[in-house]
Amino acid sequence: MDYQITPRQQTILSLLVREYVGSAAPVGSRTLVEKYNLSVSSATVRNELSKLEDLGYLTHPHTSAGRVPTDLGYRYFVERLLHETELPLEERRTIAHQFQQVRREISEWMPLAASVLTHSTSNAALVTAPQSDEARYRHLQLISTQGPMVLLILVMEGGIDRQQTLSLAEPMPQEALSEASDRLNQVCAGLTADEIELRIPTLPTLEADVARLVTQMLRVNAPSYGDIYRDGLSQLLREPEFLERVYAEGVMRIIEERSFLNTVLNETLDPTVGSVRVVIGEEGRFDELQCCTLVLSRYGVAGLTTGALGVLGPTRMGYGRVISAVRYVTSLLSDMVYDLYVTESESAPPIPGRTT
Amino acid sequence: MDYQITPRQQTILSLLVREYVGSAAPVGSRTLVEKYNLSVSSATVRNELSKLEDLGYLTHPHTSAGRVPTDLGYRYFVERLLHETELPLEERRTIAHQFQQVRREISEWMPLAASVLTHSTSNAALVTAPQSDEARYRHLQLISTQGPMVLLILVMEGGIDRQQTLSLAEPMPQEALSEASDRLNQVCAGLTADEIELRIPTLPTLEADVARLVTQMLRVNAPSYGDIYRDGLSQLLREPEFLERVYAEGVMRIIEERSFLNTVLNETLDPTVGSVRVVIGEEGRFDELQCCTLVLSRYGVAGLTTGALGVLGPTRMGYGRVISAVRYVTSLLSDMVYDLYVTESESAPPIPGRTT
DNA sequence: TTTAGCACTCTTATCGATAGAGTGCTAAAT
DNA sequence: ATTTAGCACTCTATCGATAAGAGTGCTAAA
Repeated sequence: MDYQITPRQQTILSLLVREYVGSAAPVGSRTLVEKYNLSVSSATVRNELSKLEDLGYLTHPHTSAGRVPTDLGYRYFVERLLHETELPLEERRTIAHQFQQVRREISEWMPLAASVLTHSTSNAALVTAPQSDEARYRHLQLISTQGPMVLLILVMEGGIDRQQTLSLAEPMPQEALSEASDRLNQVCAGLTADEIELRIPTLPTLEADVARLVTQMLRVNAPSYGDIYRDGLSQLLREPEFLERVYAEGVMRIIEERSFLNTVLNETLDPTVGSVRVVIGEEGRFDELQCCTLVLSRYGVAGLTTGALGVLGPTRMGYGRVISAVRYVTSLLSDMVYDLYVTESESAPPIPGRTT
Repeated sequence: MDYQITPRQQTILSLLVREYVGSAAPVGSRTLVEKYNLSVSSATVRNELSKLEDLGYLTHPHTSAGRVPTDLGYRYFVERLLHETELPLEERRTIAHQFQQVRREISEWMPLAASVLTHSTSNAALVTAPQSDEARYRHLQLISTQGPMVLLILVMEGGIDRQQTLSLAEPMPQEALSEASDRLNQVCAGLTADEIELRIPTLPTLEADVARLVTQMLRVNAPSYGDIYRDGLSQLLREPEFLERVYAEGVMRIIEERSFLNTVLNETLDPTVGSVRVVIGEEGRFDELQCCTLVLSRYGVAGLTTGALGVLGPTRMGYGRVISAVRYVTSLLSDMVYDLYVTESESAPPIPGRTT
């Protein structure tokens, strides 16, 4: 395919994308020549633009308007013309510092990551909590809360926990609950949902019921991303593409419906940690992504605990910056997951008794 | 104040608000006379409109446009002209049925309530989880998760629970953790944050650290509404007032920043359960609420466990429907809280051993 | 007190003309 | 063979003027 594009066409496509990202208005041949001091005339550029349009990388809003990149054009730009960059050192330092502050507070990772991504890219950000890939049972605790209501805390391999309230036929004292959970822990340690299901018939009534619930909870873990942390929606609305009512609504729906986000994440997220995936416009068949690009990445420790993070913005986004921001935050979060889940469980450094 | 308004002016104001809510366009005297078969001429209505404007209940976008209610106008409408209505029986049944389905699943109450409110009012909805008013310690459990990381589950009076991860100096076996939490439970049962703080010096190291954290967690509970469930944002954007970029952004910011929502809830929410509060436009001094109305209410059992719910929409909203929807969902949720937290802890009805 | 009538104001839509941007083509230049 | 200058052509956006319409506010009569 791509051998059809000459180096000069590449330059022109690249400049055009950059220009359009900045101006949000169709770009003409003269603008290109003047702003970037090209050593060719505007007529030449026009010819090249025309060819690029034939190849499907550009479009025309109307006869006498400048060119606008198509989804394919952006794709080519991202894949071939975007030389890898990094965020400025200064910015990386600031970000790293912020994460250092919340190193031990997993629950603050996601909002921080979302906030950092938003501010650094001026787009919306999405971050999920890290979750165990394996969904293996590790430990369970039943806690009496109110009358017959019991809080079930399930801790899985990888340190992820889930909870759910259940309601018993009649109240049980905490001691009885503790005993029951101890028995269940002995039987089920290290098993997956399926394996637990097999043991259920061998358990006494209460525990069988609980085990059934646990099975469900383990199952739920696999394909769902639970809480999705969001930030920067209001920022997004400032982009000119969202003056169009339809687009604005679309974006909101994306961000509002977690079921949709789950689907997108499951279908497009690379299982490899750290590889950034760019979903441009309607390429993937998600209508709601009409004029948007989603830059996604998985963070964490492969095979143990991973989460997803991404930036959502108009296709006309600053790909270089967005991708490097996503990449950087991914690496930071991955390191943190590693530190907390891998290093510290092997040998704990002698830190004086701290709680937070 | 209000004795200045004649019955006829009331009728006219009332009709005008209804008309404007429906049409979203300034309402003129003739429209009013024709659409509602008034037995007076348009000139009379004009005079009345003029007086209503002098009194501050209406405005003029420009000289030759119809009238639009001011915030004060809406306020009068809501306070005096809106006769209490209920949602249609059919709709109430549907809603009640939906709630019946998730009766025992507290975690599903909030999303359902938000969804119901959105669909029934075509506006955005906000719902917080029910939270204990007292923030009294009841029970605590420490669960080892990964290496030195420990999950702390705090159950408070009223059945509310909170959790947090903490990181110990070095790993401890689950048995040791259980023992420690048992000791802490014996010492602290029934105490408030302040009271626990007093006992801290008397505790062994680990427990003192944990107790310190528990104190914090109890504190946090009081003024914050934790997770706020939202729904219907994309619906909202369809309203014509949000064509104005500024307004759309404002609404998004309201909904995005939970800190802002917390402030609003704390400052304006009535402590009484079930009384509906209507915050119209810039009345309360929240700039972000520019052209919006927030219909708020507290649900739950007063003094034990309560939460907040509300509907957010343009000031030009269908107050009758919104208020009755809020009222109805409030009553349903309150009943459910009562059933689950009060009734069932006294005498558990003999239901065959169910878990969900 | 109500109402008919009318002048007045302000908005909105429409039309035409114009300026500007940008293309696409052709023919000359390199 | 490629590049470029030049020019005709197309389409949009903008401006001004005009006209239509909506709605008011006032006055004078009922």
